[in-house]
Amino acid sequence: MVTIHEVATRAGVSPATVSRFLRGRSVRSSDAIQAAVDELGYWPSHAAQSLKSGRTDTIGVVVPDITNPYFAAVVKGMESVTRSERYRIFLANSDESSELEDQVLADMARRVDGIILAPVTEQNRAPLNAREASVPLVFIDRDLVEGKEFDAVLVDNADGARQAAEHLLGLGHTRIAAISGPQDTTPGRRRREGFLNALTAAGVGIAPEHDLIGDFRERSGYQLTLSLLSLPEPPTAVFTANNLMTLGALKALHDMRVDVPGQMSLIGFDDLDTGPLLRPPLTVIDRPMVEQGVLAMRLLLRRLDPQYANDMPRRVVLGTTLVERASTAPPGTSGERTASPSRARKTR
Amino acid sequence: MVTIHEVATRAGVSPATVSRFLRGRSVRSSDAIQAAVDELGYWPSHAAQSLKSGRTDTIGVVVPDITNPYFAAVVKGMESVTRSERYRIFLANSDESSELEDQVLADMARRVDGIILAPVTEQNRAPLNAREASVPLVFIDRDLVEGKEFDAVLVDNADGARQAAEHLLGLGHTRIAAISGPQDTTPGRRRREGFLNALTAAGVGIAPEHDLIGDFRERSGYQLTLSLLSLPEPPTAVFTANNLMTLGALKALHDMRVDVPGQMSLIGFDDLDTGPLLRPPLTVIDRPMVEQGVLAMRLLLRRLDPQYANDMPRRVVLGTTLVERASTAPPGTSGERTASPSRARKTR
DNA sequence: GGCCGTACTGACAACGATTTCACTTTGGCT
DNA sequence: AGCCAAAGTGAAATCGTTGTCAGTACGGCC
Repeated sequence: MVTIHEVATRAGVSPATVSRFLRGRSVRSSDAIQAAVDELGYWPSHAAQSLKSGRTDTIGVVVPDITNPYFAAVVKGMESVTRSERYRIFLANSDESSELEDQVLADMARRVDGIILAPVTEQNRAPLNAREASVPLVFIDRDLVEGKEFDAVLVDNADGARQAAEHLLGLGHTRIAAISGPQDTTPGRRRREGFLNALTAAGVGIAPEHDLIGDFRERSGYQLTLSLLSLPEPPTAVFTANNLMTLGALKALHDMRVDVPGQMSLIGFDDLDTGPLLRPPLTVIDRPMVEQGVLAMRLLLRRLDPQYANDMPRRVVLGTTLVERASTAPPGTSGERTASPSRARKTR
Repeated sequence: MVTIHEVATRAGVSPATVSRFLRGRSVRSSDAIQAAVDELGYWPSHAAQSLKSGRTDTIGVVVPDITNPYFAAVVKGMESVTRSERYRIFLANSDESSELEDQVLADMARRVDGIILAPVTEQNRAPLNAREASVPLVFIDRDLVEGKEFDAVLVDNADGARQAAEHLLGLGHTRIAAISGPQDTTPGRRRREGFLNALTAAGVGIAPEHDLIGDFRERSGYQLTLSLLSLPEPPTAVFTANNLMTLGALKALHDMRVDVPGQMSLIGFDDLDTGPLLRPPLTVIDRPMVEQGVLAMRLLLRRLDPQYANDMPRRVVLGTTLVERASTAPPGTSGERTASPSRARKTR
């Protein structure tokens, strides 16, 4: 490995001068130094730099599952911000596991300047630990019960779920099921609350056997949908609380040859790239994914700026959009399976 | 920040002893040290450790686009390997841009022990540069023209494309189009070659206006499909060389109300999670994605082991699978738009 | 030509951990 | 009790860089 000392020797100056040149200060023998750097192929040691300076120019991002198109889009948003800055992104998966999240966070806290975290559950107090406390932390999508002292970019989950409920109610459904997410996560709980509250407010309510809790994975969407279909009186519409469970539900409905939306309407939370291309095109509650990433990164970079480091924590809450496609219809509609693309439209 | 020195003082020993204890060596006052570590919440500085040891316990992974489900799955495979090892993964996007890839690689080479790279193009000689040469490098999916001296995990692109061509030929198509990827990438070129060669071998060939080159993004799949449809004599079948372009093609066919597979058969390279759920379910050439990640990571970890560090480079080539669903049919078939799920099957 | 303020320079001391080396303690044995 | 090998210890050097400090060269001015 070529060190700053070798560059200095070759350029006939001291290491201090080389360092100054590299940091952009004006220096007498800049040509000689540049030549030495090029010839030797010198690159400063990241470890030494960050040991000395205390900075890593790196932002840690921890998401439960990068395979999920939602998180992939969020990360894209973050990258679009860091591209023009000097920061790099260090991405890690917690794989929907609290233990792994703990490990990853502890490790990251030692090697990044700030962390953006989409926590697996709100129960996890690890981020509050002393060691992490010294690293600025921004929550995204979910936050902690006691997390009021952190920056956060959230989505109005309850209102999105309300939109979904009112859409189904507006179509005339009264036997409605919900497949919610884990109740110890913000989105899991708030989406269920918002959905159930809207049903209650309309005087429709929900049967206990239609009020199911999944784990945000495709598999549970699949299995819980099967269980709904096996009921003596299945619902005429179902709300699935995230994109993967929506996909699972759709698979189950296909496998059981259930006509959507003829026999069963389906509305999901979170859009998918392939949403419009599915059989049938899915009606979903959409939210600004890329923008969420952008905002979270901006929030974090701002906090890393000493000038704003001690500002009050900010909580940004984004709104949702109902995207009406063809997977929802009034109950008992005959089996029209594919809608023409022109029927798809966004409403605000 | 709490240092090893403070821990040592509190435990009444020297920093050297604390260090030894932490590295698992037997030590007289282990209880006192453990207590001091816990009470102070001590975590070793990553920068200092890696400066001294020269190791970072981190693997860099650079992919063109993490949003692409293919790369997301590959990364999952890699993580499944590192989970049980002491290594962490540092993931970065090159965003299909060679310049960004250069930057990212140069930066990574300074802070990881090894790199797994899915290069944007084969023309890019940056990975061969001296500075990167000191960091073990494994190629995945694509490699360099001069890259024979590196480990690599590849897919038999030509053979996969041949399978696609023969499937369409077997159905009786003769006016067949191909939307290929960039010709300066391995998969872009090899898939086109494999496809065209199979057509030629069958005496069918391809019209110049049916032999199109895209850029592996959804948008180009969309636009090139539109251009095919505007021809005086459009093809009866089209092969799209990756998953995103397949999606784009399908969108274009939907928008133009073209019946698939009635008026046009569609076969893509790479499966999608939602493949079976699309209208119609897509016939595709599938390849082992997670396994590719697993193999690449194993190859790299092996090379990081001093015992094998100087072994000959290995090139692993994986086979592909035709997954027959409902987007392909004999030419001129009437408009059966949705196949029953039971028709989908895998062939080997 | 001499003076002065500015611009630049090099030696040296950090940053926090690990490792070597020489030394001390321990415990098992006669 | 005394000896010896084995086990454990601390001081100090080191990894590669940056920042401080005291100093030297430069350019502009009278």
